[in-house]
This record gives sequence, C-alpha cells and structure tokens, in this order.
Amino acid sequence: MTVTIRDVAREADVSVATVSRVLNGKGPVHRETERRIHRVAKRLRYVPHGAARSLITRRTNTFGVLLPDLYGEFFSEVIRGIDLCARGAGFHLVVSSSHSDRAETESMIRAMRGRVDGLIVLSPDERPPDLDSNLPKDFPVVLLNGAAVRGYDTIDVDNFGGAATMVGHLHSLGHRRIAFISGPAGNHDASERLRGYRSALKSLPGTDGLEIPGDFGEAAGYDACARILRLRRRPTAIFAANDSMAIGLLCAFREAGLRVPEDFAIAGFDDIPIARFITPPLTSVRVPIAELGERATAILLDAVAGGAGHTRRRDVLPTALIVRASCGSIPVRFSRVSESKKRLKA
Amino acid sequence: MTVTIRDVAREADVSVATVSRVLNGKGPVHRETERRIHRVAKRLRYVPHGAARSLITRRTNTFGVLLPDLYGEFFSEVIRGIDLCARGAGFHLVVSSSHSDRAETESMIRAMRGRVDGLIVLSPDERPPDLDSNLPKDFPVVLLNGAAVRGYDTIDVDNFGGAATMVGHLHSLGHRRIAFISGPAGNHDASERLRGYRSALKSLPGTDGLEIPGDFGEAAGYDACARILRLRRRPTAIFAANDSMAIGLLCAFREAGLRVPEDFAIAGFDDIPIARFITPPLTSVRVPIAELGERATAILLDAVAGGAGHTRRRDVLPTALIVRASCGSIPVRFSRVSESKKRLKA
DNA sequence: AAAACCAATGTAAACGATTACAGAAGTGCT
DNA sequence: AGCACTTCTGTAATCGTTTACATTGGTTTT
Repeated sequence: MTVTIRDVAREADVSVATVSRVLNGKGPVHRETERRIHRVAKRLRYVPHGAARSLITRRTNTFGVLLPDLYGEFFSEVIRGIDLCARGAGFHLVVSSSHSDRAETESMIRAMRGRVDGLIVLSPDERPPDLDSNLPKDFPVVLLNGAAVRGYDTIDVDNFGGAATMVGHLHSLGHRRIAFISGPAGNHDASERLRGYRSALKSLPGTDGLEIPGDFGEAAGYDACARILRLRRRPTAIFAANDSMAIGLLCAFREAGLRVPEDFAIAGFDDIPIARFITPPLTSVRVPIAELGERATAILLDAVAGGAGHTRRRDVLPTALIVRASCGSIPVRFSRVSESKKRLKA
Repeated sequence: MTVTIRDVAREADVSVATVSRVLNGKGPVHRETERRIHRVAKRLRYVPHGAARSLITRRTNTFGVLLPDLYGEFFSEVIRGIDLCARGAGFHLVVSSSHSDRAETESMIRAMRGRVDGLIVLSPDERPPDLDSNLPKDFPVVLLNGAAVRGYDTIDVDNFGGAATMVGHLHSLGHRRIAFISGPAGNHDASERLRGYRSALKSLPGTDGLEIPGDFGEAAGYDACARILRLRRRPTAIFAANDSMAIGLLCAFREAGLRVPEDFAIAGFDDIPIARFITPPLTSVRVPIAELGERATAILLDAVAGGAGHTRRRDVLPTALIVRASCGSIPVRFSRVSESKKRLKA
C-alpha cells in the first residue's frame, strides 16, 4: 500500500542499498544514478519509515518529555527551555501528558521505549513513578522538579529557600500576620514551599501564620478570598504557593471591592510570564523555568552521549525574589517590564 | 545490550511467540507458563520496543501534533482539546513544534512517518506546508486553523465574522474611531480578522479606521500604546487582533497613567483563559479553542478508521462575542467568571 | 479404535529500513 | 599481461516484534 524503499529501488532499477545510500548521502554513487533515484523518490512520494529506520540504527534522535498535564504557563516555559536545547543538538522532541495518574504515567513511559533516546520526566509527586520496572536498565532519564531519586539524574529548584525569602520580605514590609495558600498534598514543590514558609515564620519574632488549603489552580485562590474575609483576625499579607492561585485571589478581591496592595498584600511563586501583566503586577519568587528545561536537556544529552561513563547528578537551581506592586511599598508602575520593553515617557 | 523478547523467551524456556502471546494477552497459554513469563519479564525489566512492534502491526496508536511553537495559551488550549479526544479513543499524542520555519516544518512532517497514525498540523500561514511531497499519499492529516487546502481535511474558526461582530459591538457602544492592531503578515487568522474589521468599518456609517501593525506578541501591543498617544486624533476604541496584544496594550496604558475603559476601550480576540483575570477583564471574541482541537481529533479518528471511505471536510467553527469591562458600559465586576466559580456576596 | 477436536506451543516469515561484505568494471602501474 | 586500486553496485544479514501455520499430545465423539 504505502511506498517503501523497495518500490523506489524497483522503479529506479537499482538495489535498495543504493537507494538508501543516496537518501542518506553515504558511500559513492554515480551522479546519474543519484539523480534518477531522487526523481523517482519524489515522484512516488517516498518518505522513509521512521520506526524501521530507528529499529536498525538504534537511534531516534528524539527525546521524550513526560508532563503531568500540558496546560498552564509553567509547563509551556519548561518545554521552551527543553526545546531550545534539544533543537540545538539536533534532537526532536515528543511531548506527552499523563494527567498525573500514576498508572497512566507508567504506561506512557513504557510506550516511549524504542521511540526516544532519552526521557525527561516531570514528576511533581513526592512519590515518583516507578521507573525501574518500566524502563530498561541504564535508559537515560532526567527527573525534573521532583523529589530526589537514587540512581537517576534529578534537577529541582530551591523551593524551600524561595518561600523562606518571600516570608522574610513580607516581614520586612511590616507584615506580621502572613497567610499561606498551599498547593496540593503530595506535590513535591508544594510541600517544600510550605516547609519554607513554616520555617521562616518560626524564625521570625512576633509573626502569626494561617494555612489555607489550595491546589495550584486559579479557582483555589479565588475561593481562598471568601475564607479570608470570613475571618475575625484577618491576615495583612497572603502568600500563595504559586502564581495561578495568587491571580485567582487578586481577581476575587477585586470583585469584592477590596484593593491590593492597600487592603491586602499578595505574593505568588513561579513568576510566570503573565505575572507582570496583571493588575497590580505580582510580587513573586522567580524560578528559572526555562533554564530548568535547558539544564535537564543538557544533562540528558550528556547521558546519551556518555553512555555508561555518565555520572549522575542532583542539581538545585536558585530562586530569586521579584518585587512588584502587589505587596505595596513600591510605585505601582512595575519594575520588571523595563527589562525587555521600552519604558514610556508620558 | 538491552533486553529483548528473545531474552525473556530463553530465560523462561519458551519460544518468543509464547512470550508475545502472554504479553499481549492473545491466544491460549497455560496458566503456569503465563505466570513464569510474567515473572521473568519483570525480573529482566523487559519493555517491548515500540518501533519494532509498530513496524509489524502497522499501528502506533499515536497521533502527531505539529505546532508553530509550543508556547502561549492558545496552543495549550488546542492541545487540551486534542488530548481529551485522543485519550478517549486510546491514542497517545506526540507534540512537536517547528518554529514556523517552513523547511523545518516539512522535515518534522517527514520525521513523523512511521511514528504516528495521523497528523494534526496547525498551519497559521496563508501558504500551508507542502504536505504532498512530504507525506505518503492518503496519510491522514487534519489542518487546523489555516487556509483551506484541496485534498485535506481542514478546520477553522470564523475569524472574519468574529472581527466584524466586535466592530459592530464597539460601534453600538458609541465608538466611531476604532483602531485595529493587526497580526503578523501572512498569517491566516490575522488576515481574516483584518478583513472582518475592514469590512465592518466600511459598512458602518461615520466610522473611521486606523491600522497599527502587530505580530500577536504582548510587546507589539505594548508598543502600540506609544504610537497611539502620539496621534493628534486618537481613536476611542482599540481592537487588537488577539488577546496577547490587548494585554500588552492594557499594561502600557496603565503605565502611562491612562484608564481603561474610561480613556480607551480595548478589545481582544481569542478569549484565552487569562482574559477574564486581568484588570479590567477583557472584552474579546471567544474562539472555541479546545473544541477546535477536539473536532480535529474526531475527524482524524474517522480518517484513520475509515481509510479510503473517509470523505474530506472543511469545518468552520463559530465565534462568540464576550463582553467584559474593558470596553465600558457594563459593571466592572466581570461577567463570565460566574460560569465556573462561586460569586462572592461581599 | 479411528476420527475429530482442542489447548498449548513452536517455527519461520514478515514489517522497512541500514550496512558489512563482496563482486564487477575501469584505471594506472610495473 | 598481471596486479593493485578505486568506484560503483548488489546480496543478504540484521534490528525486535507479531502472527499465520504447523505440530504435539490429550480428550471426546462415533
């Protein structure tokens, strides 16, 4: 049915070996033969069969990326970093989402065998997927943004430190009652950030905490507003475990007729691109999302090239406090856009 | 090196056929043998080689998605729709971005041969990639959001109608000088929206237009602000060809100390999720982004199942005007969040 | 007791490419 | 003329699976 290298060979009156040579530009082939084969290939609309090819060459020049889901700016940014680095090294990328269902994740991991040369797995769970029984030994894998796992390369950001820094910042602005909207239970980032928040509060004199459950979605932030307004002793600052929830919260406050930062200071975590575009621009903890992806890919490239000679690593990337208007004490015109865009005179 | 079905067979003292049968649950196999094989497979960490398998079965149970790039909410949403539908039918998804470089796009298309059963190509260009010479004849492909192409299934949104409707809406709010920030040249959506804008303006009495070049990026919207403020006769309403530019514009106005919608009405196009969360919530034209993806996948599923019996289609999805606060005349509390979230009493 | 059947398993041919090896033809050197 | 070398091309093995078909031994039917 579909046309194979055999058809091209027959039609061009040569052997398949010669066709292969021409198409891959290997080995000496007569000028005339070469032209003829190209003509025939084009005429027959021949496209080599990727699976067949990589079966024999044992290379796919492709990396797989496994995400819990494909939506949201965080993942987009990670992929951008991965893409950048992989593309530079001549690798394609296949991205797959597994909806944070453990069984499904593991099924996808298996499905990648023979289709990719290496795997980047974003495993936000505290308990990472069972790679050992779902991948051949020594298959190159980098775990992104999850707990450390023995025997695998992992890369993570300093969630603990970032959260602690943010609490310190809020404290320095005079806030003493600082609430925290936490992320989903069992999520590695979420629990590290929570740990950072708690640890910082404990070390600061005269502070008072309040933990509101959340799940990293905008709706959770939105709902937190109602909860906060019901309180007798309201916090003066609210620190959301990620930007999405902070945005939902901002939105709810606006609807409720409350002002940020005048009535409440709000801070987020991640510094997703949209953070600087909302009103007021959001104070957040920047995690170098794209760089996370780049680094992961670099490690994977090393693993693929190095084979057994590759030594496993655990990288932790630093975070940075990004101060904007949502916590007050700075002019409403926001601080970071100037990096990339012309500032307006008017 | 890596363990194959042969190794499992040898270790379990059976033929490869039996192993294959067990692993795929086909054909009658003795209970005891089955157990033994499973044990051995697990012990050896055997994972079947996807390429080898799909070479013989001629099925991958995978769809490929080709995007111009992987970033931005629009694409995330499309993928969500695709994912939803594909997953339901038991198909995996591989996503690849090609950075809108024509040659690269075509190289990726070729790379998909033998790795996927069908392809969804987002081709925002007026001139779509050359599928004919980069894919076998009758390979299932759905073109998303681009110009119609003979011989292929295509699906698109009603950009023209949506833009015209928005202009009508602005007009009905009393605006007569309505500027348009256009999208990148050569982009199908962009030029259809521009056409809709022009056509509507022409048909409305006493209106006045102004076209500002843009490229769908936030920065373009941001820059448009300066340009507008330099004008002697300023527009009262600005219609951006997509939401990202509208957001950039909003941001620039805020920096410049101008108020929306009091000083300028601003409208966007796409209704990306964040549109309702910014300040003020953005009036926009909703395009059913996720549904776009779902429909495309449904068509592809039909094509894969139906084979030659599949009839080609060209679908055009309707758009809807979403009125929020950014063009005034409605309360600042925004209208759509109530769909999905509890409204606050306070 | 022969025929007919069934369950359990093995043998070997695909699938569509790449590539080591070998052979053929031509050229230049001694 | 014989040899070595180069250039071009073909033969066939190989990658890791699936599966049609054959085989075996046992059970039931007639």
